[in-house]
Amino acid sequence: MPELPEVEVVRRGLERWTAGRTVDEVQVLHPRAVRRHLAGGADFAARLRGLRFGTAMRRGKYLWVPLDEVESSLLGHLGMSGQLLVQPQEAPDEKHLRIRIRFDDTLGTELRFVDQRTFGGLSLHENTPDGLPDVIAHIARDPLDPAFDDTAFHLALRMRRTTVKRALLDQSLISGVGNIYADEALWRSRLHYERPTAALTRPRTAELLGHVRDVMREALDQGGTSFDSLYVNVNGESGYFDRSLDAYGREDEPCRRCGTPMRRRPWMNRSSYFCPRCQRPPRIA
DNA sequence: ACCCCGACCTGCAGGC
DNA sequence: TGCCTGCAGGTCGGGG
Repeated sequence: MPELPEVEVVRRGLERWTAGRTVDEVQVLHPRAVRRHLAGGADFAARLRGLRFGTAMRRGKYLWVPLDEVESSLLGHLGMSGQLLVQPQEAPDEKHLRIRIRFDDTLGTELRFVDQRTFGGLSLHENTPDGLPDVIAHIARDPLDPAFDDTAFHLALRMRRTTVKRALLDQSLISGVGNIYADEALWRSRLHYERPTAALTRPRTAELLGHVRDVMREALDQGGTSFDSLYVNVNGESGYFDRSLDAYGREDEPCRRCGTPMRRRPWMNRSSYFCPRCQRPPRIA
């Protein structure tokens, strides 16, 4: 799915429904779902058994559950189509169920990783000294993290020889932003996606960051963005921020500021949506 | 050291 | 009906 708001919705669900529970049986039903666990599915299952879940954490689009009494965590990424669901044990298996985690209590629910396209997955990793799974040490803090450094971000943009949307999607510069919220924040900022980052003034960066934060917080308040049943919380419910989108998916619909038909352009094997009047391209595009 | 592109998957919609 | 193409909210590795 999912960008930061959708992943945060899932994190809150994990915190509520799985914190403090101890793993009993683990079933790995598709090897690709544990491909980041280099020792393989059997090792993944054997190591996880008997460990107790702590409080789920998130950085950008990555989620992890610290495991009690070992300096390691269960790391998850939803990829494009992953779901973490807390389901009654007796609920029928989903078509794309990849991993099942049962607990040793009597609550009657289990954790399921369901993923149509298998771009996501779960894995176990040692923590760095600051409690982060070691394999995501390169992921930047996200803009809702109180420790995100706005000044360092601006200076990094000035140094880069790239364009503003590429930079927003670069998870080592700023994490949690994906194709939807990049287009939304750029529309709010009246910035064309191909504007070079090196020309951004400090106030423009500040404005852009403000819009990134606003759109993510608004989406979170509405349970995230769901166009279909692929993007759901741990109870299988969709968010409804899709009704509030101003740019993404609005090709040929009127710009909500000036009425000009919105455009879609193929961009890096995906799409960029923008208003051709409010968001003028740079001279050298 | 950057920066960019293709590869990795499955399923759906639309055109012919 | 079926085949083909294009498209989908992400990340990473390797080439330039």
